[in-house]
This record gives sequence, C-alpha cells and structure tokens, in this order.
Amino acid sequence: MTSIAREDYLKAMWKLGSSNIGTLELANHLEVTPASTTKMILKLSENGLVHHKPYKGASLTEIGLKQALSVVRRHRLLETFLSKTLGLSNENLHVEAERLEHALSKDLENSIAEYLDNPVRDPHGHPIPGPNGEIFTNEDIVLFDCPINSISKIRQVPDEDSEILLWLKNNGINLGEEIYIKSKNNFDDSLVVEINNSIIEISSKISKLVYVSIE
Amino acid sequence: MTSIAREDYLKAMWKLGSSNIGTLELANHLEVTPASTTKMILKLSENGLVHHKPYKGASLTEIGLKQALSVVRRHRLLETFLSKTLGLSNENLHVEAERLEHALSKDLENSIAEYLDNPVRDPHGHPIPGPNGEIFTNEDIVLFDCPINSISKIRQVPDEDSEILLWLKNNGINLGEEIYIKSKNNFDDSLVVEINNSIIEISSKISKLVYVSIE
DNA sequence: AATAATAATTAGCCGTGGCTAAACTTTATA
DNA sequence: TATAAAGTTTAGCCACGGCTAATTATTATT
Repeated sequence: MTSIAREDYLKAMWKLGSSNIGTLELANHLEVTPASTTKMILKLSENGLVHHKPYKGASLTEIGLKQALSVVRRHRLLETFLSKTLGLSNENLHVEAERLEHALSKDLENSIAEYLDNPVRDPHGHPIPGPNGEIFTNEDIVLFDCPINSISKIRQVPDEDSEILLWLKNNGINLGEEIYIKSKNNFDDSLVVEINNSIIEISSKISKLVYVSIE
Repeated sequence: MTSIAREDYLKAMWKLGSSNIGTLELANHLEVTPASTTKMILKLSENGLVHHKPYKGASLTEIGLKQALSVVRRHRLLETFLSKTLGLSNENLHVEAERLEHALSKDLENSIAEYLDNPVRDPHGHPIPGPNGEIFTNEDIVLFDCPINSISKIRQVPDEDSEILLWLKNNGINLGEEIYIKSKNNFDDSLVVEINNSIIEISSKISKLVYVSIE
C-alpha cells in the first residue's frame, strides 16, 4: 500500500505546500503527465492521504502529511549521514538521498538519527522533521525579503539544484556566514551584498531560495 | 531495463550457483510462484542475462553474472558500511542491506568502497566482488568437511538468518576464532568441537554454513 | 454573455511482475 | 513399459503507474 511512487507524490505535495495544489503543478513537479497525476490523486484520496475536490485542487490530509514528513525526515537524515560519514559534498547529497529514502527502514532511520545525535538541521540547513512529524517552525526568512543595510546569517540553501549550490559555494555563500545587504537593483530585483569581504550580486531567483536569520 | 525484481532474480541465481537452476528452486528461493519465475526467466533470457533451455534449467550468462555480482558487491559493501558507521549487529545487517542495495548509485558505491579502503570481506567474512565483478577464489572450506582433530579458524558465517547468527554468537563462534574438531556423531553428522575453551555440538545444518581455513 | 483558452478528468492503452488454473514434459515408480 | 508424480510452461487474470487522445469544467477574454 505504500510505494516509491506514492511517497514521491506525498513529498511533492508537501513541498508545494499550498492547500490547493493544482494537478498540473504537481504533474510538472514530478515530471509526469497530468492524467497520471489525477489518477494517483484519486487513489491517494481513496486511501485517506489527500483531500481532493475535482477541478479544484488537492491537499494532504493529516495522515498524508505525516507520511510526507516521514519521507522528508528520511531524506534529510540520509543527507546528514552521508555528509558526515563519507564527506560527500553538498551538491551530490540530494540525488543520493532521493534514491535511498524509499528503502530506509524505521529501524535504520532510528539508528542513523541516534548516530547523528538527533540532528534538527540537515547539511543545507533544512529542518529535519522528528520521528512523529514534528517540525520546528522556522524563524528564518528568505534573503530576498531582508531589509537594505541589514546583516544576517545564512541559514538554509536549496538542496535540489547542484549548479546553484556550486555557484553559492564559489561565491562564499555558506551556512553560518554573515551577509550584509547593501542595496537592491530595482530593474531586476537583484541584491548587492557584501559577504566574506567581497561584494557580489545575487539574482532574485537565488535570493528567494536562500534563507537567513537576523540577529 | 534494470529493476529491483530483475536484480533479485539475478542475485538469487548467483547464490544457487549451479549451472542448471530449476524453476522451482529459484521460485522457492524468491518466494514467488514457479509461473512467475518462468516468465521472468524468459524475459531475462531475451535480454541476454540468462541461458535457458525449456524444461531443463537456467543459468547466468557472462553479462548476467556481472550484474549479479554487482548487486552482491553493493549488498556486502552496505553491510560493511553500516557495521562500521552505525555499529549495527551482524544479525540486522542483512535485512537492511537487502533493501538498500537496489538504490545505491555507482557513485555512492564508489564513495563507500573508498571510505572503507576497498574491503575484500564483509562483516560475515564473505568476499566482496570488485567493481568489475572480480571475486577472489575462496580457500575457505565448509566446517562440515574439516577432518577430525584439525584446528581451523572461522572465516565466514551465514548472513541471512538472524537466529542462526545469534546462536553462533551466543556460542562464541565468531570470525577469527579457532575451532578444534573433536569428533563427528555418525547418527546425525553433528560435530563435537572445542571453541573458546568450551565444548559444544554443531548440527550438520550449521556446520555446512560456516566456512573455516586450516593453517 | 459567448467564446476561447486553460486546467482537469476520463477512457483506454501499455509494460512490469505478481497470481491461479490448466496443459505439457520429464522423471520416477509400479 | 505404462502410469503416476513432479517439475515446467502457457494462458489468462490483476494491480500498479505510466502514457495519449478525447472530453468536460473552469477561467479569461472579447
């Protein structure tokens, strides 16, 4: 009754977050056709994992949410584990965890969590849900929304796109680093920031993916 | 074209070893019906992974063998990795590796191998095939075949049955241990041995699963 | 308000990998 | 050697999770 495909749908829905997820949106995210998506939504709905109003949208039920968070937990624990043991670089973690997350038993999940001292953040700074789906509400805000002239600390970087991660790394934008927002270019909403004693520009696309906290 | 099921069939065939594997034998090993097995054998045969003479039996081709050994390599590397990092006990390793082996990418396999310094044996003493399927020919012999009055060292214990593993552990039959064969009971072929300063009996079932080397 | 565009669903197909029941080979036994 | 038993294969079914093409709902636009 659980399967890789189902877990992928639940996780994707969690990522899309909204309470009215469109079929097309979900289909694009999973790189399948809308027809396949409708079919799966109906099945998940029958199983009580999602709410579905035809032609209106879908959302996770309590149970669906819990299962989605369980997948996210496995994913992020695996990233943390592989990073710590093998020293895999951030750009490669996601892809590996993506494959392994579906094959991780509850026992092994527990062993790994214990081995890592029950971490609350993964190597990209993302919160790791607890064993029962508890996830801390995030104080972090998106870099894009930071006021001019503020100093903040990098808290989360995206995990899926290895090219973006490489660019961030090459520009010294790493977790824990302090970043000073000098100005925003109105023509394209890019930011001019100072980090690590150098001044760089960050596109709005990127600045919406990086989370920071202001002390 | 590769899938979990296919990998399971190839691995099972490798384990059964013989060059004339019966459909029933394979089916029992995989806990599926003979009909399903025939079907899969036909498909694998079409893909050049197994030889098949109808009503006579099946065996792995060169390519099939290589793929089977690749699965075995992943399995045994994972067991070694989980044992080293998480300290999982021998009885639990097999089941976890069994699930993960199909989700291990070539890259991650390489990382793990490197991290472990390219080990040649897993925690049960089983040889780990190399990246291209090279596997050392085993000098170890089955405990059952050891001459009376010989002293040998435990080299391999089975990995699938956690109850057997627990029994072995409880009786001090661990890798590297010296074992002295005192006598064999003719009525049931069990062995009377001395190990760890205590004298125990080992059933033929078990003594055929434990491998030793004689110095 | 009618129509065009977009989104969502349904219908029907396909391959995979299971299953049962029936048919067919091979091997063992009387 | 004829027959029974055991092993193997075939036929036909099913659920899963994809797909395309056609249909139906909703939303935007004229």
